[in-house]
Amino acid sequence: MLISEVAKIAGLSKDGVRHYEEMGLIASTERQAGSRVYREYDPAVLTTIEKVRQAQRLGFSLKEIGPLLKAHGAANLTPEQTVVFLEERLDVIRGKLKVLQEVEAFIKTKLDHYKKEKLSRSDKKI
Amino acid sequence: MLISEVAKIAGLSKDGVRHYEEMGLIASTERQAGSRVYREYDPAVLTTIEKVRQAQRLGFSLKEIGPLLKAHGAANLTPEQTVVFLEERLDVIRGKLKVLQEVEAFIKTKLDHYKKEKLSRSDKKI
DNA sequence: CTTGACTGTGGGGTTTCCCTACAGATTATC
DNA sequence: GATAATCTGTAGGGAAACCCCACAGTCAAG
Repeated sequence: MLISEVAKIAGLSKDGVRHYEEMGLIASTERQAGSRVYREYDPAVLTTIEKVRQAQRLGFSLKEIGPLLKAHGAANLTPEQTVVFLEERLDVIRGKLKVLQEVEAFIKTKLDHYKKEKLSRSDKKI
Repeated sequence: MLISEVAKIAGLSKDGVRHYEEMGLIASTERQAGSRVYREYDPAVLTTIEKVRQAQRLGFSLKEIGPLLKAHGAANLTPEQTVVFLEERLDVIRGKLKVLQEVEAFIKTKLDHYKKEKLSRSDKKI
């Protein structure tokens, strides 16, 4: 399949697909098209891209995901390593959650304040 | 005060301080030093930087913060506008929270799975 | 055979800084 | 007073994960 098809199905832009390829996450073969060369992708890249997306949601950067994909293919993680690895991810995610929750609380407080302000003297500028 | 002092107190790098200045968030005056010109900062920039940090935590980009700082100084937001504005921020933050919470749940599930795996057959590779 | 949709490369932009290198200025030490 | 250590400046490249534009060849349909 050509790049547009991959992009459409994977929900990426063509630039995104090329970017993933540059990052070594997916591969393509060359297809001669006159003086031009088109990229031909195996449909399997779609599931690879899915894995990449999942890993991104877990807080990994594309750079980190490359080795991860290879490790997965090589099936060389013990359950112990997997647990450690997931726990690290959980820490990252929980750290982010904490910050956001604090910000949420902060905004709610401000909001209450301004809602009162608005009721009591709706003409004043802040 | 010179740039290093600002950087140290504000918890920014010198590059960061210069960056904030380029973005128009803070200002400095020139101080001749032989053939060189040093940046002289008013201590007030420290509180400005604090405001910037706060706004960043609320999800604003530095680019958005510039006008915001000016608006604040000019005191030209009505309580109604402030409320709308805070509610928008709250939406942004809550959207991020939601995603992270889903990821957290996902990892927890995986983790449980692998912990069981580990107990039942601790020798197998994954 | 022309038109439109597709492909490629190349280069610039975004965001929030970090890092390196080179060079003048200032301060402290001997 | 010379020298060394520490400071300052600018310039330019890099990171992350793409987006966007332009220019140009390719291919399928009408």
